[in-house]
Amino acid sequence: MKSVQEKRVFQIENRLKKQGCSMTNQRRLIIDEIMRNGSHFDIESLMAAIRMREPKTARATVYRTVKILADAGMIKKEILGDTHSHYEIAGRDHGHFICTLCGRIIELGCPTLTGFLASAAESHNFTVDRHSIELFGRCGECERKRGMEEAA
Amino acid sequence: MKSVQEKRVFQIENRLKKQGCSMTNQRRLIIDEIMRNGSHFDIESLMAAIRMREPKTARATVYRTVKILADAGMIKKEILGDTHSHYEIAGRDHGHFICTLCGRIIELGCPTLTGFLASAAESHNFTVDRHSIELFGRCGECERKRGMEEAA
DNA sequence: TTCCTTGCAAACACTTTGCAAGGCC
DNA sequence: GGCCTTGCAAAGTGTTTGCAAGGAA
Repeated sequence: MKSVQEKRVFQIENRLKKQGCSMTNQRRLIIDEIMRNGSHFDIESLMAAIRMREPKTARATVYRTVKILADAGMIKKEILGDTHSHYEIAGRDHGHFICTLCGRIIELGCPTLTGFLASAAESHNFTVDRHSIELFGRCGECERKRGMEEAA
Repeated sequence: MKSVQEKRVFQIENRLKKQGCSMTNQRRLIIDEIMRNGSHFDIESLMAAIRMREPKTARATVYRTVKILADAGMIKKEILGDTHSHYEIAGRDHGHFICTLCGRIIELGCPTLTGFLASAAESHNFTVDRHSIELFGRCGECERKRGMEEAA
């Protein structure tokens, strides 16, 4: 019985093959590792996870593979204002909330977003192809912890 | 009679002095140049403008001064996903629309934004301190030009 | 005169590229 | 076997830092 993850990896491999990319061990490994770690990742942690399984994998290979996946539209570069790049598995439109205390990233899929995009585009007369919406602040849990610490 | 720009530069200088920063020629020059060029700028064009007036100004000085202004809250770093940093003169909350054809940056100050922020924060139970909202696409003018070119 | 600021060059962090060796099909 | 991919090291970018000399107060 195949897991959801295995199916996803398999699909991605097939799509890449159809585009004329050969499937090598490192590529399989990198794709598998990306799919394993939830929907968001950065190069640094991806590298670490990959080196764990295949220590002599070169940084360049990881960067190149990630670029191929991004060009093929399977992952998307995210702009989080950090010095290093973040990526996520491509999916529907959404924004992010990033907790500046615990680093957690929460997806905003709420319908308000769609409404906001439409009304902004209309009132300024432009066509929106792509967006990057990031809200920074404190998640409920961290906010609560902070309150407790201050009370103490 | 002083121009609006001169007044703004003067105010900023005063605020910096109160914070214990001495006002040097380069700092005055850099602040003046930032204020002159509309509300958005990046280091590269700022450098170019400054070198025009004071050719031996060091990159490091510009970076350092910009950092001071940002720490003092007078300008804000913007996250546009480009490789290099963008800044803008601090003001009220807003988002940006960036035309990917002509590079123009248009501010979104529309009330929908405020509504969106509030509803997103509420429905996900977090506190928003700061946001970065960027929409990428084509402005009305470029969209029209493109239509004409395709018709031809 | 005392401390802060500057210019320069070197260091940095992240990413990309050139090239010979190796692996896929 | 031919071509694509890899690893390595070197080059690139944008930014920051250490330090001696110069300038503000």
